[in-house]
Amino acid sequence: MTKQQRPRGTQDMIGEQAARFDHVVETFNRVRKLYGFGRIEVPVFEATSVFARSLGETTDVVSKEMYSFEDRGGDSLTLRPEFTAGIARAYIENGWQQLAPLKVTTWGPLFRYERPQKGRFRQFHQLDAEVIGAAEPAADVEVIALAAQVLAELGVDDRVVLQLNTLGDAETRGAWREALVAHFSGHLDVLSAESRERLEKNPLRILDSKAESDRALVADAPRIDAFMTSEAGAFFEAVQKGLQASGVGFVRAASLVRGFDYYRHTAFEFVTDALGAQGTVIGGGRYDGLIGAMGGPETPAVGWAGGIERLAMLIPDLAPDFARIVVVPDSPSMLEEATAIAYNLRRGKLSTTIDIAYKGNAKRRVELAKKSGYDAILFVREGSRAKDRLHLTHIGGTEAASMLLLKVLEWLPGPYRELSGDDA
RNA sequence: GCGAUCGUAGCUCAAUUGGUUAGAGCGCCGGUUUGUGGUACCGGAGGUUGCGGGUUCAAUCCCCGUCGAUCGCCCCA
Repeated sequence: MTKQQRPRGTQDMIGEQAARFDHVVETFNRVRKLYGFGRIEVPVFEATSVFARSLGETTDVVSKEMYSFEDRGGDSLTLRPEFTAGIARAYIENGWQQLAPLKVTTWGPLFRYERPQKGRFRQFHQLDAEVIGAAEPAADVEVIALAAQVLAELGVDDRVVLQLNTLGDAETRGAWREALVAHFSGHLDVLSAESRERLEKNPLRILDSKAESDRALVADAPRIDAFMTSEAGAFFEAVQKGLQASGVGFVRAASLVRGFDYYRHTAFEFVTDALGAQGTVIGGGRYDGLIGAMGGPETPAVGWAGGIERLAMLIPDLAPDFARIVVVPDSPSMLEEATAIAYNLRRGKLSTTIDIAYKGNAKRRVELAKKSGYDAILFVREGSRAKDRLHLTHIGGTEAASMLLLKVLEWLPGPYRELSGDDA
């Protein structure tokens, strides 16, 4: 019998790692409410065409990274490689345009058949925020500010910078793209092999080529600013002003482009140099053409996605944010009493565990409790009077510890209340 | 899809240029010490050295294949 193992690029998490993941999600959910973003739920799998058409047939994600399968009814389905396409499909299908502008968030697993490495998995998880049905630059500012505050509250804002660019409107983007193709086509001899390929599929991406040989070419490639329509220019101007007003710092990254075909106007990434080859922690932009292209009403929209694993790797060490108590019955016969006490403490919102292992003698159990990081131990012993049966201990001398002690006393059942402090 | 490095108890790692019975810490199991401010003590179980082949008198160590991990390329969060 061969040992079962998890599929490549998936992860099992517990302890510290799981706590970090959870902290990222919890922080996101707290902050998004401050910005008035609701919650949206969409399926983990969709009809394959939902992603194939929206992302662009030639993108790597569609051409070789999708987890697609045929179900028993013969339909081609795909595990979602990103959130936006599914949300756009739901918006169209359910007629949510009546709710526009819609400010929604979600988070969950995504799937891409890629070679795993640092900060990259086949099943990975993202936070996601979208504003659908708002053409105003203020919507861009809103989603970016949300991202910035999530990062700040995670304590990683000093390790991340916001790179901002515009891809212009369709007209701008088209003209710029043509100019880039012309520019790079004139220097095929120096262009790296990868970039020559990109010239066919996605010439914009040559701009962030890592190849040394491409660097000089990229440096004097035509900049989008020269092709900007006045509308597109004004839009980008307004976004930058709004960010300044929101106190969100950014740098202009003229060569920043986005991977999927549906992006227009604002493109941005929060990047870090602390994660090896995976610098992007949150990436997004405006995708005004997408919903229309998918057969829905022409609908402007802007949004972003952030890698939960990447954020979890970036955040500082987690300090425990609440005190934990363990109730230790001295013998199995004291278990019921211990259970009753623990129940009361929990009603008082105190995090309480019951030690039901009876492992080792008292000294050993104290050691184990300390090792597990409890802030207080409440022994339940044999004894005739209620107050004699309890022994509260192992609380440090800090103010928080004294508060904990008072709270414990407050939520003990009546007969125990005479307990006169701990003998620690 | 391509490249580099790695793969030894449940976990983290040892094992002198290939050499006898593959070790330690943590964890686990049993016992001792009647109870503490992150050092108790004694004993025990647990490995076909990822898997398959090859070279050799002899392989954890060298070679090939395969699977997996890590990091990078591509791409992306």
